[in-house]
Amino acid sequence: MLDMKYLRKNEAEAAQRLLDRGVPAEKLQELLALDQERREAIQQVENLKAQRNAVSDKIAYAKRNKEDASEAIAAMQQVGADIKALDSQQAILDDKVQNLAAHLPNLAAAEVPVGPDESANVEQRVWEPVDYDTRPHALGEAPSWLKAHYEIGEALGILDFERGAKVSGARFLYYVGDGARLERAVYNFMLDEHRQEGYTEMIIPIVVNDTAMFGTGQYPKFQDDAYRVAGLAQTYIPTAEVPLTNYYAGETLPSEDLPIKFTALSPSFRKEAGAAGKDTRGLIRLHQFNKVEMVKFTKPEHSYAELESMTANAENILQKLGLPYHVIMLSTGDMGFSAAKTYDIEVWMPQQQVYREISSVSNTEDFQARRMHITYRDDNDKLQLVHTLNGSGLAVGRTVAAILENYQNEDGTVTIPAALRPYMGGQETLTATAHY
RNA sequence: GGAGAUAUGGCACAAUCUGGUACUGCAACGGACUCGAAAUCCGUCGAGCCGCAUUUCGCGGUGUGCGGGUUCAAAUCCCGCUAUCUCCUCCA
Repeated sequence: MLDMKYLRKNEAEAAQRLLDRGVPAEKLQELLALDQERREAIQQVENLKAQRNAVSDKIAYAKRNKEDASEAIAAMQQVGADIKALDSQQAILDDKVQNLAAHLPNLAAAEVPVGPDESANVEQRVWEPVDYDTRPHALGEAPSWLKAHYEIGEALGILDFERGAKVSGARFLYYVGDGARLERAVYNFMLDEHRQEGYTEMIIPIVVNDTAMFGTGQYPKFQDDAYRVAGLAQTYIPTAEVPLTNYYAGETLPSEDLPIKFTALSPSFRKEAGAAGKDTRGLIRLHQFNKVEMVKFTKPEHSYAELESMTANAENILQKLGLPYHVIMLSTGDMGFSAAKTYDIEVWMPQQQVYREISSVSNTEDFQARRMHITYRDDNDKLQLVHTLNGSGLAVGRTVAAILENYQNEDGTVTIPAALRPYMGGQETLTATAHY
């Protein structure tokens, strides 16, 4: 949610910044006109309420003294009716203002490149393992025997998409045997790394209520992509960001505790509405996938430094796994609804010769905190909104996909990255296992 | 799943039957006393949210778990909901 006072006082600037996020200027004009109307209505009804309160006090005083107050009571009957009518009118205006405001995306930070879509994103840096060119699939040089991760997974018998589709539907799968073990090794490794970096590990509810989905910005605008629980005001989470960030909804955090850092593994559920036909094979785009998430609550003056360090925490995973990647800053047109600034980390997928998103790290500034009312007391003891950040650290399935492609060998086996071997009982290689 | 009870400031509680300025204590804050502190005494104290005003003190509205209703007036009466506790049932 944007700050209404900022929008009122800086209409022209706000209109331009919203335009950068793809919101036409009329939306803001409409909002501010309704806001004006609402404030006038409030003044009108509050005057009547002040009058009613004063007269009610007099009535109470008269009653205590056993005096007759029927004249004042009769006079107040009309006032009471007027208040009721004006209150309901104002409730309608409140809803309209709230509804318009709730659909406006966050404003982008000053350094974010302005552009309509991903074409305006700006690459920040590229990383690859020092030994990468000793592997047979360095950037830009894919040998013909190189397979896609799903081909490797099926050949080794560790990813079963067919039975996933049979039992659940398209975009669901089973991990089998070493596949399941590899997935488990990957997320245990990630959680251990983040725990060492000071994140508190959490196990979270995977079903959340509508208030929580509103708080992080998924609702009301993006309900189509969510798995709602039939008949209930609850949703299977699209990301652990929702329960992690809402953990402190409505609370005032002790200033000395900031920043607070959480991490959690969870499944994420997405309908992928509008992605029909895209990435239909493999681990890239599923209705259910595991993700290790990071969330931070910070003071405003530290949030951008914390964004950099959270991005570094995500990059650390890829570096320790020896997976090449680059970091891009998303443009105003490519950022998510709640974000003020976002870095995407994209991992190199050698078979397709493309970078694929494996992490997205965002500072939402006070956008979510305002929706959720998460505050702290500053040095002057004044309540201030915290800043919230979230980032994937990382998408687990896509990490497995990247490992399979980047560590595959010509004989069809896959070398397990050294960092994961302790999590797999010292196992060094994935080889074909029996099918059932 | 069934039955009963509970929900009031930062905390603990009163007022609810019988509608009329939400009690008291602790904590907190300011002051007195003191070399200083403790104790004691005096004073302030409904967090948050909304609107108006703003150099400053401010004024008004809302606010007794949440949402409605009745009433001149609701913590109090009525309806619905949520959470918590106890018992029964079930269960990993």
